[in-house]
Amino acid sequence: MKHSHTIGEAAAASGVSAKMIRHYEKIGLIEAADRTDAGYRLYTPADIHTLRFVRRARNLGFSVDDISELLDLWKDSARASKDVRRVADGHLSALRSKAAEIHSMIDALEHLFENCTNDERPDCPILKDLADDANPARAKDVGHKFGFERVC
Amino acid sequence: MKHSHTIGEAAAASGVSAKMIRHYEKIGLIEAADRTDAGYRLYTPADIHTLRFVRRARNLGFSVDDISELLDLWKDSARASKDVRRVADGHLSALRSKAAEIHSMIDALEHLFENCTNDERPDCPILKDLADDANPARAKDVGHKFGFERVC
DNA sequence: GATAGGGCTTCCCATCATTGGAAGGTCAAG
DNA sequence: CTTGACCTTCCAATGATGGGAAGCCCTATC
Repeated sequence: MKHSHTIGEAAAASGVSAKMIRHYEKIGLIEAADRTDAGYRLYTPADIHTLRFVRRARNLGFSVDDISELLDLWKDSARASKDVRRVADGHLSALRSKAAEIHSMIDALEHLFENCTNDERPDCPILKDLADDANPARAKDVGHKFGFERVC
Repeated sequence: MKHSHTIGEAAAASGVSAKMIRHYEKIGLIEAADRTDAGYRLYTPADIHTLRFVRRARNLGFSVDDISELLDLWKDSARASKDVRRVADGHLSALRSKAAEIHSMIDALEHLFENCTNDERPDCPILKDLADDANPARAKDVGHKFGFERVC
């Protein structure tokens, strides 16, 4: 084949490590590459194009399953924008949930910090709260995500 | 021992699953529990207190390593608030970075969505961008975290 | 007292994406 | 021909959790 590259070149050109390229091949995300007589994998510019697609989607946090679906849509010239939107929208929702979750943690920690004196006194409110056993009976406060209803 | 509980009771009272309690014991996060003659683990209220501490710290996203350190500080009555702050502050920084990263992804995806028509036309800009190979030479744009400098 | 059920035990495997290493084959330049 | 950089495969580990199998233990009911 013309313009074929080794896995190292494909890795450098695509931004996906050689290790991960082999991995993606093994799990079936990308097709098995052609080989030289010696068994070296060979990559065409089109393959590298695909790898760049994969890297960009990974950088956006898409799961391998998502990317597999996106690749199918990408290769299918008849695919509709709304199918892509469906995948991307699901991912966007997951990202927003994750962001909310992280902000809850940040808020809780910042709240504790406000009362933390940063001095040598051993009555740190952060530990105090984590250890707070004042009401051990309500062990099943599952509704309160971070067990912080009694804090501060 | 008085007031000893089975692992199931400890799990219900602490909010940590029995599976995870055994796991935490195996990896050394908590001490090995006493056993009955039959080999059942026994947990005192103090043990359950510790488990609640662990659960709360996990809910705040602390890693097992962080929690291990927090537990040491907790048990050491001479520990200083600033040591706890150090651990918690490191964790808070990591959370803020993670939040920023996620918001970058969300912004990038939302930006693409603005131009996505959600109709049957196959020229979806989301795929188009992921596939964009207009400038394949700059494969090492590591500085641009999401490979999005050319988008939209 | 036998039996059924549920809880307990250990051990192994799976997830998810990625990285590391070991042991060995191949290629190009010096 | 040697050296060193590259390639190959396979195996293992990460971190936190879950699932399941095989088997033991305890209690309640018949």
